[in-house]
Amino acid sequence: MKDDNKDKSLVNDVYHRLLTAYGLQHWWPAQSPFEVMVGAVLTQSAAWTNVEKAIANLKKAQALSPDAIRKMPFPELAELIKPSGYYNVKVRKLKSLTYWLDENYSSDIDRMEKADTEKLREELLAVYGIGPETADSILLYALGKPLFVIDAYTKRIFSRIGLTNEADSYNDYQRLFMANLATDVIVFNEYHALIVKHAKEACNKKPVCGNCCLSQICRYSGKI
DNA sequence: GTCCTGTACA
DNA sequence: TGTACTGGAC
Repeated sequence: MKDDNKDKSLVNDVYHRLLTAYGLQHWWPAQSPFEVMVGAVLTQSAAWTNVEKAIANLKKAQALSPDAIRKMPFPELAELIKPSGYYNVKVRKLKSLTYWLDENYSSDIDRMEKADTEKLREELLAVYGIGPETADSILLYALGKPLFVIDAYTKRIFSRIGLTNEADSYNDYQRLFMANLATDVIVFNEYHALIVKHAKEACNKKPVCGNCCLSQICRYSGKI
């Protein structure tokens, strides 16, 4: 029998430990919701420092708008986003996103933001190149919708703690967080960002458990 | 499971 | 020289 209270206590405990260790992360660094959407696509399997270069290129070319990306020739757009890697598939992804935005919301983010969250999520998942993580990142970080973002780091950290199995599905993980946290956009925002921070600082692929703020509650640390 | 790809850092 | 990077399509 699963102990739901224990899950709830641990999910909240981990958040406070990470927050104490690393402080507020203030994601997502961007000047507009559309910039967040573009970043969410470009950062797929790419280091954020490389995404920043691609976004800087787009800004310099006055191309960081739905219309500009939709209308720009494929090779030209590929050249601009090249630093973020996988540039041919990512051009297709950005094009698909902007065509969807144009056809359904006249490229108007405010109009998009007013739509029902579940409906938006379904629509985004149907767009080429947008899977659950990218969809939830866009909904949370661009539009402020209360969805918890799951990524490879979340799976790594929480399966090591012993709260989950790494093979559990995206929806399983999302349910764990959304069922055990108050529905709070700020907390969802910071928690995911802190998970990314922790995966870089300590819970690497080869973990550094010596100076880990979660070692007291993590099975992997060997202390429990 | 494999492919897509430039960049940084050990 | 190898490895990892805030995944998703097929």
